[in-house]
Amino acid sequence: MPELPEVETTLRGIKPYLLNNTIQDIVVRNPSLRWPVPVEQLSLLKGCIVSSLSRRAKYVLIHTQNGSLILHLGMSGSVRIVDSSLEPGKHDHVDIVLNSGKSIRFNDPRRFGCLLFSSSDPLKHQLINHLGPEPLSDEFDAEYLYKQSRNRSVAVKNFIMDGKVVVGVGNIYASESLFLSGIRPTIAANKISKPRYEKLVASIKQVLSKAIESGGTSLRDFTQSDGKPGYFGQELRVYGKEGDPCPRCGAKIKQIVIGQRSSFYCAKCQR
DNA sequence: ACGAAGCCCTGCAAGC
DNA sequence: TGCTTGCAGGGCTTCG
Repeated sequence: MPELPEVETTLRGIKPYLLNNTIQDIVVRNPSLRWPVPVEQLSLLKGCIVSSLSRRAKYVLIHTQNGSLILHLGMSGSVRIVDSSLEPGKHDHVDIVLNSGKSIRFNDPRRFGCLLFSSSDPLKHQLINHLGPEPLSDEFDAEYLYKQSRNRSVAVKNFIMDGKVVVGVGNIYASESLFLSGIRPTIAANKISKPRYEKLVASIKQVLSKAIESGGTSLRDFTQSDGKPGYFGQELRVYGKEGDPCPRCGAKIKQIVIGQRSSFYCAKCQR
């Protein structure tokens, strides 16, 4: 379940191995991901040097002169750095083989992830071009969020998880951010005042940046076989804590379903 | 235009 | 112990 911090950490982890290195081959063992892997197009990248890497929302973008790779980890995807000779395991669907003898190995049991190709600017790709601002950018502020919310009657939790509003706020961090800002997840987005959106924006930024920090430490070594996402080890206050005492007031954390996703909150602290 | 629901997929946990 | 069932979730797609 990689959320934005895990994706950012993944990007940082693979960067040293990819940047300025040559792609020798891209081996696709199973093209049936969220969308079919375009094997033919990917072969255009053979022999290309990776000129830069970036991230947009939860997409990792790998740029070369001949085009870019667009990688999404879905909810069960992960990558590792391996010796290219290492025998692939179950669900190791794609290898980006490098001249260095190393490979970036993509594993995704549930195959909700994707690997796509873009011959021009990947930010113009149709999966990406309509997305809202990055949560950690200056563009994402209370003024913006308040304005966006005025004609939206959806629950605020769904609202902040809407990629057209803001990207990278997944189910876990949505619950956490709302807890930090004292806002009940079920409240309609258009019923929330601007001062409360100030708090919410600050909480989202805080939760995500802290997670990136801790992800950076727990995921430092991408050559380890158990490069598990880091958020398990970090301090979640309400997510998955149904029945536990609220860390602020001690009341029992509640679990409800909003928009077919489980949500956690404190009925006393969050109004 | 918006909002709600459906769908893809596998691993794991719970129930029998 | 071994089956079946249900649940989890990102985000696009479809339906109302």
